[in-house]
Amino acid sequence: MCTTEDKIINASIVLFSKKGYTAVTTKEIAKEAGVSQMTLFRHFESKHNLFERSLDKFVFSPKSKALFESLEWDLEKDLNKICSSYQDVLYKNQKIILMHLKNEELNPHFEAVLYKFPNEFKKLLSNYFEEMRNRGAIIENPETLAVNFLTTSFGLFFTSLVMNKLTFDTDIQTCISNYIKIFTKCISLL
Amino acid sequence: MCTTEDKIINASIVLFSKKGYTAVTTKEIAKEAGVSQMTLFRHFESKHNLFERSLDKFVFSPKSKALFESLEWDLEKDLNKICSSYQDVLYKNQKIILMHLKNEELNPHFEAVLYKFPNEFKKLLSNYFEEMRNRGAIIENPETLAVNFLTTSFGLFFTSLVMNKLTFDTDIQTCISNYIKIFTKCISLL
DNA sequence: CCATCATGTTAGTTCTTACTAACATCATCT
DNA sequence: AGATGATGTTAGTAAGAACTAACATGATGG
Repeated sequence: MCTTEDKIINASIVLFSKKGYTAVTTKEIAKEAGVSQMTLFRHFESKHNLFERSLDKFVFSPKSKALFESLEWDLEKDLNKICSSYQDVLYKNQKIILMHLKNEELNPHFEAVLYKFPNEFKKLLSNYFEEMRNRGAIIENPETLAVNFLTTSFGLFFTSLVMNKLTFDTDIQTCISNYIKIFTKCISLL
Repeated sequence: MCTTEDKIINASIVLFSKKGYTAVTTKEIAKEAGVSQMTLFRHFESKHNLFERSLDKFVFSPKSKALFESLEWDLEKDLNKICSSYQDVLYKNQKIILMHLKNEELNPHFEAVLYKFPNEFKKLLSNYFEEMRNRGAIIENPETLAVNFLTTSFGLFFTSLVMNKLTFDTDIQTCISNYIKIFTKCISLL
């Protein structure tokens, strides 16, 4: 299957994101990974080092350039693509995001990574809306639209993540497509 | 000013929400409160007890009934009112929300409180949209609209809370009014 | 002025946790 | 078969945290 280091890193991601750095013990991580505590220290020297290595391994970055090039200048289709991609990035980094939220001392390197996504997507979307405005498809301010769109996407993602489906019975996929349908109609009509 | 117990509870709210339960020490809380550690224990017996009492004291509940009765059946005005009220509840409970996010073992009593707001507002808004649909002001599904509206509100709130204004230069108030303007035009046109 | 009460101080107990050292085991490669 | 290397085991250290006990201080109120 996978190496000892991988097993340990995987276990630590699971636990750190569930409980936060301080609340997790190395003993616990070792047990979750199915190795002895000693093995953990032999591979990673310290708990903090393990934490850093976990981060490095698990930050997932999107290929926004490829995404942008695949757009077809059809509002609903494109927004669906962009939103899916954004949700995907958020989803793939959810453990990292949770870890971030649960830790007091924030790793600067890590913060930068975390803020990269929203900003990248904002630039991408602003450009897209700008172009769409030039084509006469919409008339609203591109940046306003972009921020609105991304914040809602983030809200949807985060609601489902934090509330763990306890709030609102509508599932997230339905929410997203509803949202995009309305948003599209809306901005092309304005 | 305020009693010793208040000072301690205030300090603990600040610290628990910043770092999470495990990562905060009673020594730290005492220092932040400007009292001795002994005084803390004399008043609250244990760290966990202090935590529970902090929760009890700081959960702020909205008066949604009064809110609903104050509505004027003017879409933009009403949505602004509802959104402000929602943001206000979220804002006033932000420390609690952060505390919740940072703690592994979730207090069930507390969880219930946390999920109450979104659900309460969802019911309120659904009813509102339902009535607006009956009046012919909108045609979309009330529940869909409600979920959309609340998720975006939550997204806005949470973005500004977590990202701490590092993402997106647009400030949250502008975002909100932009959003409501667009949303209003949108659903009354559809 | 004296009793009371809240607080501070200091020292200490117990427990947990990060982390280490030394030795044991066991599979793999030569 | 024997050497090597990765892992387990056990015991232990050092630091920090929750929490306690005993005594000191200092303000308040009758």
